[in-house]
Amino acid sequence: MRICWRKLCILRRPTFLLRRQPQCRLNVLHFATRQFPTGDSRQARGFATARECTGSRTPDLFALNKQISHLVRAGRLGEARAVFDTAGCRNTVTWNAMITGYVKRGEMARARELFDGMPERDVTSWNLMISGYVSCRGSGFIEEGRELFEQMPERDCVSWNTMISGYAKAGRMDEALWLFKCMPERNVVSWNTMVTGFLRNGDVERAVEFFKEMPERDSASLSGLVSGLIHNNKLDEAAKIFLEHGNPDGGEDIVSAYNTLIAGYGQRGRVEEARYLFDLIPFSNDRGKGGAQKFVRNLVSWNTMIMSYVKVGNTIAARELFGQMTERDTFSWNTMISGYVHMSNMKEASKLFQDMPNPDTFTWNSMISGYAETGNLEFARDLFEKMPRKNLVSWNSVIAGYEKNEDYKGAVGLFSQMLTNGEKPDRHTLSSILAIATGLVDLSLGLQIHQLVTKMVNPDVPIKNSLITMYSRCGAIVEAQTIFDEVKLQKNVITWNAMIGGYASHGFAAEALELFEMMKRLEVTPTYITFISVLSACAHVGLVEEGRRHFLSMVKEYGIEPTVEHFASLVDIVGRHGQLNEAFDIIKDMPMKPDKAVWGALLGACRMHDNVELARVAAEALMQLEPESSAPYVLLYNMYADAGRWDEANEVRMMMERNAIKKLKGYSRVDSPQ
DNA sequence: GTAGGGTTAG
Repeated sequence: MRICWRKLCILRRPTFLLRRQPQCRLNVLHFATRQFPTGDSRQARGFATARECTGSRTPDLFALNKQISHLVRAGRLGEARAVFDTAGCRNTVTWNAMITGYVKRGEMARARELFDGMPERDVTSWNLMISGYVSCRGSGFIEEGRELFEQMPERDCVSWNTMISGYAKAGRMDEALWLFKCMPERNVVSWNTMVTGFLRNGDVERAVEFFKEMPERDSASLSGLVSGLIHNNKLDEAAKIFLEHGNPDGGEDIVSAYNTLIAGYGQRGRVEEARYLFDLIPFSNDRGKGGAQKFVRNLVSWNTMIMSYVKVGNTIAARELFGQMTERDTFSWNTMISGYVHMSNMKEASKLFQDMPNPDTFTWNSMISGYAETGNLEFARDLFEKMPRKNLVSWNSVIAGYEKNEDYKGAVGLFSQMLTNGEKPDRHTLSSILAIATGLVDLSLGLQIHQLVTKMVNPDVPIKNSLITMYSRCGAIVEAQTIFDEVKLQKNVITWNAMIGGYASHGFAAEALELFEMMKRLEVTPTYITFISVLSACAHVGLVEEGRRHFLSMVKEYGIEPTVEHFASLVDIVGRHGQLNEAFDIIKDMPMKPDKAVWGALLGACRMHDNVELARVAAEALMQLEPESSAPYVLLYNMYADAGRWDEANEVRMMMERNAIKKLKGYSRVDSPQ
């Protein structure tokens, strides 16, 4: 009975397996010779081999080996070992199968133990061991691999190639090249290994040179070259060589090289080139239904092309392709949905979401983040509650949504729920919550997050930057300084900006300016944000000339266009110094409309230097910009009052009443003029 | 047992 069942399996297997993997044919033959000891001499020989191991009972060595390989592939090494240990009989394949398991796991000591205990080894046993040693991380075992390579009784092409690839992976291309030259016979894989080895180690010239010298190429040669070149940022060169060489072995494998290129162009926003390649993917020779030619483009080709359109925000073209697809997988749907989400087109996104057959966690998260980003937090939260399986991204998306929409309560609430649920926050979570602590000026929340950051394995620079900002916003400038010092050599512009800004906003102008100089000495290029802090520091301590100089150097040396904030600081600097007319001239010459900060700076300066006339101009401008604000009225009123100009003071008061300006607490002098 | 191969969420 058992044999009959097997027979059926054998008969059925080749039809779908042979097409993909030519070596399956060999497996099947092997199988057949072992299991059917009737018929021709070839089969009889197979049976004889099996008998040698077993004695009288017919063993099922093939089944045993198959079982071990299966368990090994499933990662169930313990079970595999149990089967191996209790097996009544083993052949070399059995041992090799078991060794494979340990090699794949990197447990080389165990593998070696088995290998040393083998009654007989074949080339595969040796190759397995070498491959294990050579692919171990850290390349510490490459010497062990080499030792076995030297010891083995006979080497085949695979032995040489494995050793070469080991050296290539360890970055030792000289040794790889030496072996390559020494080997008695080279095959395509040997050449491919060298080409990809050079590319892996950044030697593009030699890779291309080797590729051109190859006696024969297959699709793997081209795929390897293309992906390696793209990794070395040689996209156009990759495309050029690829298009020159066509399809070396004529198989469908070449599609993946097309896909790599399409992705390369797509990711760089070069959608026309991506589309050109997409349209170029050849027809296959076999015919589909009705003799029509069949596209070799596979699902990934379509998905990658749609992705390219999505990347540049062209949802129309993406949707057109999406509509043309005869078969879609979750990637297709998710890419299209994320396209709409990125364009904030939640209407279309939700339509697709409803039509999608089996939305996965990616899909749900896309929708959630889309709603969260567009401010529709109810929808986001609703989906979040409804989704079948949440992951960290789901939590983070909603929390980030709350944060962006300044619903701090919602964010903190969900965050604590997250902690109660035993979820482990990551840098995304923590940076959202840090932004909230900063926004709320909530030092105790910030301290909690700092604790969590400390527990992280490898907190990155952005999170440290957020900590600096949080602490300085909360007034804990010493703590900010501590983090700043901790970042050491990894400081980026944002780190510097955060600390300089912290100093500047707390009136530590000297420290801010000192840090600014240090930053320039270390050749960190300041940004417009740096200059906002620097200028405000200068304004604080009345460094007129220095302020002017920084403003000029910002424009001339760094080519930064001053924003309205920079102008406000400049007006502040010049005005505080008493150069009110110059301050007014600056305002008049500004390339953009002055805002309330600019006029406010002038008004403050006028108050400081008792220039009522100009104060009136500034105050009136402010009244226009902020019709509800009582501040300019109050200030102007006080100035007139202080100067004893009561007519004008009362006029301001009447103006205020006429415009129905509500008086703010703290400006009570308007109520009792005399 | 050796070479290459793409796409989605914060």
